[in-house]
Amino acid sequence: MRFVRPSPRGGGWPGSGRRGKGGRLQPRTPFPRFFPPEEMSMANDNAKHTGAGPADALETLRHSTAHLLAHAVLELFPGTQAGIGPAVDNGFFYDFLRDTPFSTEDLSAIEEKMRRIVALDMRIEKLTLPKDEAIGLFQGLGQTLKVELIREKGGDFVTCYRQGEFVDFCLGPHLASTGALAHFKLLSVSGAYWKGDERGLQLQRIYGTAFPTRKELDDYLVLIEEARKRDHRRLGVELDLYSTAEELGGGLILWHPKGARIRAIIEQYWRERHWAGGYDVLYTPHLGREILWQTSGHLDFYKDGMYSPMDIDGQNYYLKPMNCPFHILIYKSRMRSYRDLPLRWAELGTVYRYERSGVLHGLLRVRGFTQDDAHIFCTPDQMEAEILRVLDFSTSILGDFGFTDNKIELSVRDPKNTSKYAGSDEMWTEAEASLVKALDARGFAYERMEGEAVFYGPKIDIKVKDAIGRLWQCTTIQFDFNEPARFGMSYIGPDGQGHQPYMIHRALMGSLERFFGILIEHYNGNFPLWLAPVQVAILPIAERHDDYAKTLEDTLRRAGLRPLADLRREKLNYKIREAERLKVPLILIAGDKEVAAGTASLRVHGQGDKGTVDLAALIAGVKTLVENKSLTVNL
RNA sequence: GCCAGCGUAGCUCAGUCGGUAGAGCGACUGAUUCGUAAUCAGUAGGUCGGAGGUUCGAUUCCUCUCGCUGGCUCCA
Repeated sequence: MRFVRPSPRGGGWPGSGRRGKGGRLQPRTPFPRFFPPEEMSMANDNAKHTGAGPADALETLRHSTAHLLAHAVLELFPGTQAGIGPAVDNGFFYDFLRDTPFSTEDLSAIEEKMRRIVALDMRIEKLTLPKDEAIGLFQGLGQTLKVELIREKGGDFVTCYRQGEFVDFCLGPHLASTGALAHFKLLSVSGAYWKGDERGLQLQRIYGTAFPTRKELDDYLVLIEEARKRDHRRLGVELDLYSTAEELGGGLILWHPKGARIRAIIEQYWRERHWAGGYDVLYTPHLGREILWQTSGHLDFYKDGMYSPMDIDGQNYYLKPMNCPFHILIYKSRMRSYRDLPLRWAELGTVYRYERSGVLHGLLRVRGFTQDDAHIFCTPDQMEAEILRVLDFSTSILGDFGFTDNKIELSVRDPKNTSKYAGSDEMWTEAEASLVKALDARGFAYERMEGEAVFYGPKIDIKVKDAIGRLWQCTTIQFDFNEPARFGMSYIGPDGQGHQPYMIHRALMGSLERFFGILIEHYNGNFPLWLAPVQVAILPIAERHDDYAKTLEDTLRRAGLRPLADLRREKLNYKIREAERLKVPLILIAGDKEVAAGTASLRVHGQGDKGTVDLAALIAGVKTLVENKSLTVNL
């Protein structure tokens, strides 16, 4: 059967970057799905898929490989039941019901078996059976999960695919023969619920991937290895950027001096850009009274995501999971006229959200994080210009970090079920139109996702593509038709009457923790000069050069750079090795020659020895690179 | 939260078929004063994640628990 993996929802307010653990669901394969379906020999059907457009050849290949996996498993482990086995973004999986868990060794045995079935080059046949007959067939095979699936399916006939002894209830399409499957690998085994129901049966899911050619498979495996090497949790320790601690609690981050330095630079940059961009910056507390969260609706709809209340003088106070109610209180602290609007209020607001222990992951999924949040309050007339402004602002800021290849998604409400949404039809129509207009004005390609909007308003999400082609959701721009009404927000219009303002939530980086994690992986720890916590390592060759090294350090620091002299009594090679390992962008070496000439010898990370440099020229060069937020070091 | 796996020195890991542990790197001390990715020697450092049980004896076996990893689930 064909199974469309539900796209991960982009729920929640800006910033938590809610996605699969570690964004693993997120990364799409960077390899193009290039070979056209007609070039492949298909099983005897070419059945058109229901709804979702023509079959993708790579998907068919993977789906057939999933069948191959099930075939092998059922032969190797009699009594096992097969669940579902679709193609997914980077490969495929198949779910099985079996008492004994699959081990890593089992995976290689299964792969071996799969290869043997491939070698037999079995014909893959499509069967169309009356429903009763199919049910009888799978009952006879002891495949009661399949029976359940068939029973649920409408219609009098069902399609099945057979290869040798193995039959699967499936819509197809499939390749013509198992011999066409050659380049696959089983990757992992994990738990999964039958039909995704937490209270239901727990199945074992085997993940794998498959490609048309050996090279593509190898490239993909190299990519996995590359991703593993640049894992932010590994680099976080190696570069001494941050840590977590068992006695601190899961999902809480300790920022070490170097990580904190990077964060402070980002925050400083962020504030300056916001002030220059027509925003004001706010600070609000970490907790608030129960009544506030009742008014906002969070206690009705978001309680599960909030920490338990603390009793203060007999009143319940809650840690904030979001910043918006606080910003609204500031809005409501005085009368607002249409002449005051738009108001653009930004805050680096630290929020706390309860996340189930199993989903926590390094910096990417945490329980305490700081959102680069903002709320824009405007009149209906201003909405379109504001959206465009936010869109430009977002792409400009992401661009400064080197994210220039973005994927944009427009999430709108489900037209078939408009009753579950807050706000009037008119508001939805207007808001959506302003989002579309802004996207069109900039010629941005985007994907329209019907029914993906959260209940309180439509939104635009921006996913950035990192250096190895993975997508990460960062920016979200969301209309909110809910809270202004709940809080009774208003402004006095030119007509002297009160009107409800439009409210737009937006986060650009999402959460600083998560964004930092993404940056570490994107740069592979090689932070560009403007972000590098230590920009220049200064290495004296012998003790008699220490004073000169300290002078160099002092000069650079006073020039606004971030230098660090290494005065340990180690050999030069040792100190170079360490500075390179720590990915310090620039290394200055000072020995007798340099002391005499008042210069230094420059080494650039990843580029090696650059020879003697003039100090003033170096400082000027570094400043230019910092100014331009250059991603490379040309000195 | 659920399924599976893993927790041994700061880090990476070895080891004990039950008799309380070892390496490399790092740290520290000393010697070396050195020219573009690891100088040499020595020292310290672990109630083997935590609690309980079985046992003469547990880091090893069992139970619970905490944390981490891969997924699932959740994400008004």
